[in-house]
Amino acid sequence: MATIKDVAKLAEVSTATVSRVLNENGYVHEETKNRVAKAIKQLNYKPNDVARSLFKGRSKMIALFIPDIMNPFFPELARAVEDMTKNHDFTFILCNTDDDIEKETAYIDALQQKSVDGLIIVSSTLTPEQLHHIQIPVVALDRKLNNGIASVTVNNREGSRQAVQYLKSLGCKKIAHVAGPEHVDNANERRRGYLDEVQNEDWFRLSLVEHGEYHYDAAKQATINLLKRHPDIDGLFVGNDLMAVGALKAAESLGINVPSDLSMIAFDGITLGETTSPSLTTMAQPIYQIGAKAAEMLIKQIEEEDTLTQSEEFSVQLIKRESTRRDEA
Amino acid sequence: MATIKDVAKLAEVSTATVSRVLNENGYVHEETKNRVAKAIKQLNYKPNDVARSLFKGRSKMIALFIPDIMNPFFPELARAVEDMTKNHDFTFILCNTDDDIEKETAYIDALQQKSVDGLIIVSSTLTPEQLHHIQIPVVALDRKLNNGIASVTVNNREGSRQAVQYLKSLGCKKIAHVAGPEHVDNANERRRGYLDEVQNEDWFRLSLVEHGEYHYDAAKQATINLLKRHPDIDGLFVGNDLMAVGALKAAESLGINVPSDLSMIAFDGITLGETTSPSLTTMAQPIYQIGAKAAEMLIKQIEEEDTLTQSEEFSVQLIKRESTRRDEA
DNA sequence: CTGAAAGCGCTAACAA
DNA sequence: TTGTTAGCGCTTTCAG
Repeated sequence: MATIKDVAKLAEVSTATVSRVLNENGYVHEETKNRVAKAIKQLNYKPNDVARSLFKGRSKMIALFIPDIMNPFFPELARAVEDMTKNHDFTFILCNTDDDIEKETAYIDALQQKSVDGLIIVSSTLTPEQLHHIQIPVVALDRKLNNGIASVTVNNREGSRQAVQYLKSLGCKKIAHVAGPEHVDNANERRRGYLDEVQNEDWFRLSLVEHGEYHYDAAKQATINLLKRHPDIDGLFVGNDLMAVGALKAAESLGINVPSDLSMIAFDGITLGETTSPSLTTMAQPIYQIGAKAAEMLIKQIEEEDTLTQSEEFSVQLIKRESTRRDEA
Repeated sequence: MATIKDVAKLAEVSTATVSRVLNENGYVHEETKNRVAKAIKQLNYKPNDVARSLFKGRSKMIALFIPDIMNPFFPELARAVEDMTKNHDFTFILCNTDDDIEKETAYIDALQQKSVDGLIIVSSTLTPEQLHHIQIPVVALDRKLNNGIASVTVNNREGSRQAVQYLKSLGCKKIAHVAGPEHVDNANERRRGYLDEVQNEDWFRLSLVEHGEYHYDAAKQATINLLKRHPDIDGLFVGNDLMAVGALKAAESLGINVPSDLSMIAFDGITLGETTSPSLTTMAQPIYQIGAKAAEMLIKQIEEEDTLTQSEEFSVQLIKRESTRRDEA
């Protein structure tokens, strides 16, 4: 690996001059600039980013924390963040945390030791105390973080209301809910949205809610419980698409036809939802946009050292597919 | 951020001594060691990895190149690699390349400038020339890389033969194949395995093979073409699970029942295959093991500077599920 | 057993 | 317009 010294020697200038043409700052004579450029090309010189980072205290790296790389929602999100970071010449680091606070803390330390410039975090477990240890810009994504930390989320509660309303508009008379984990704020918001719409119905019982942990297996089991307990359920709002795949399987295993016996609507709008049979009606998040927005906000914080804590909330959108009865419209 | 100097000052020793206790090398008196340890704790000192990297020329980082983060096979693989790298105190960097040679080259440069210690690469596009630019250890995963580069793969051809044999054993009389992209070696191996088994059958035609690009949409379309062209197909070997989801959808759209009209077997063994209706019979790769093995091999190369080019080939295993007729056994 | 000092490769004052 | 130099934080000879 050629160093800046080699280039300087070959071009017969000082390393400072090479640095100047590299970074396009300071004055440098056109002619010498050419000489340096030629030397760089000739040696195929690439600046050492580590040395640069050491000096600057910054690394041009950004990390994204996700709780579960196996839930397709997060790869889609990661994709968006990665694209955006690349556009701004940052290197992207993906960290899978399993929502495990120890893994999160370990990552936070390791990354800060590497002078990573900023963090985009999807987490429900990080405590204010842990967050206090973070000395670099942070943006919360998908789930809010307690403190005054910038965040990008969607209108989970309102979106869920709309989901249930749609089920009602289809004529559903008894609507159940498979909820996400209780420690995840967006899961609670979605549950609350469901409750907003149903708690005053005379058919409503608390036993119409089961928790499915945002996992396929748990959701399948939860749905089976629900459908056995209340065989007359004709509408189901599932907390996310991944769980809905399990719910679909559950209904099938009980001989319940979706959508003719049971209309099902979910949340997220991941690609997977188009591929199931029946395909999933869902409240779609603008996944790519929220990921991109979070990256943008973070980069702005990094580059402008502008710590104003803005928060963005996007809207979800109903996508009608095959898991719900046709509406009359 | 406290530096080693701060620690040295507080402990009333030189930075060299602090470094010694940090790295547990060289002799250092028990008593001074304690003094230093106390100072470290007191200041909550964490060594700066960038400075360390600059000195050592290594960063304790490993990158994984994958072509498509949206194909669930790769997150599963990434998960394995990540776990293993973490066990060895490396930081994991995931790079999504879209099988785009320019993105790959850009990543290779960027990562080497950051003194990344090694690369695990899933790629079908990297040329020997590009590979020549890589100055650090590399392990090829899932797909071989032309040169004498270590690799971890599975027995694609033999596994595919077994898949087709299984279809035959079920009584299938006309077996088609939805193949992966032509530029991907494992897709070709799988196609070859299929051909090994069918090319001497009197019913065989080349038109029983369609390409599905390892994508849901393309595979769905390919399957529709196939089934329209040859309505008497009663067995289908699909190049991977993701495509099989599309194939399932295609069959459904034509009113063809799987498995009673058509037995379908796929390849990969991703979790998604358990969740479809019907669930997928498939030749399962030991995904976690191959990812872990690749990481292990890479780390060994890095730490022992042991460039011997070994290659590992794992075996796939038939998992019988619902997309194939019950066998008599 | 411990410290002084050089140097990893680069950038940014400060001089010239 | 260019060069000299100090220093980012750490590790490692080399002396002592």
